[in-house]
Amino acid sequence: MADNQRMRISAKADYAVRAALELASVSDDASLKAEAIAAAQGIPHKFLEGILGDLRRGGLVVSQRGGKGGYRLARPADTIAIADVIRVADGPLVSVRGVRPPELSYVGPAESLLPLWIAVRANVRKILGEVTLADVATAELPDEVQDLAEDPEAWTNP
Amino acid sequence: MADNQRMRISAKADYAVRAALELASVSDDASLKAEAIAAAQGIPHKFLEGILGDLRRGGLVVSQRGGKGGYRLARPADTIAIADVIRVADGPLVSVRGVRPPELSYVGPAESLLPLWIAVRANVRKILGEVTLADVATAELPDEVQDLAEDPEAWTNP
DNA sequence: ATGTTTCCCTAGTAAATCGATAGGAAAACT
DNA sequence: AGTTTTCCTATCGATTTACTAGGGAAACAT
Repeated sequence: MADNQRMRISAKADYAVRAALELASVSDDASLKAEAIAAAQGIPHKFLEGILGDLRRGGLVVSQRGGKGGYRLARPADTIAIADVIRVADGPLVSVRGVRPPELSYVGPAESLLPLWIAVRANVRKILGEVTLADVATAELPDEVQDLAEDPEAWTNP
Repeated sequence: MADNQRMRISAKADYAVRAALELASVSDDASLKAEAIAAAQGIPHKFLEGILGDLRRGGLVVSQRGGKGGYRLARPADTIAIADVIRVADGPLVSVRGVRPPELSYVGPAESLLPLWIAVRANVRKILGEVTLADVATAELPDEVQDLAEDPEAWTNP
């Protein structure tokens, strides 16, 4: 026991963000074909098609069919947060036992668990909600995020 | 699509923390039976037994069989972090696509994703690693966590 | 000793989720 | 027409999740 992983970013969310970053890295009116994104990021092509469909239905990208078709971002890359992409591809950022924190109810000594989960969620949101596709694509993360990532202890395993 | 949840606390992790909190709420040398914890927190009894076994193998609780048996914490409640309990019951706190962040490799405009995941992980660790069973059981969360949880916006859904 | 209580261990299981793949229909362009 | 590319539905095997079942092994009481 104790070898699976909680609080994980799924392959789907990871792929979605990477696809969006490819789109963010080309000039504004240009578009990329699914196949090109798949090749650039090493993502299974048909799987990626489904993900791009989610992003389109979520209003983050627009698509065009045919010979010079493809996908492009629906808004400027500096107005799309990483959290937006993850939520559209994969649902709520944080949940406990399948439900979002505000729906939980705890009794006895566990009563303060709810504010704790809320705090964790707020903290995750704070990062993923303020970092945009443009930030990551240009490798210019906000200072506070940079600082967190530069702490060597953050890279050690447990 | 887009209705499952990423970065979720599993039922098992949630139950494990709640069970540990029940143990934290009784006097130091007293012990609780699995059945009593199950009843107090509304956790399926046999399922909880397995979880308590994990906590024991992880060195967080000690057990005693027989008539006046039960479980108690192996260390004082203010020396056990919530992160300890989750990791013992459920494995690493944060992972991306099944692997821990330092093992990932990204190319092109996705290169800065790695420091971003690291920053998220560091942030989650910071909270769950500093809040102890004693803090939650006595409803006295550290100030910074309290502050995060008090922001009304933290309670709104997306 | 005997019986009761409680933890401990292994196995199983139904349902959901994950990470894909397959096959083709519907647009857009040449 | 013919080509390209998106779009849609369906399926799939493997794993994980959240449990349940059944009994063995200590500890204690009588």
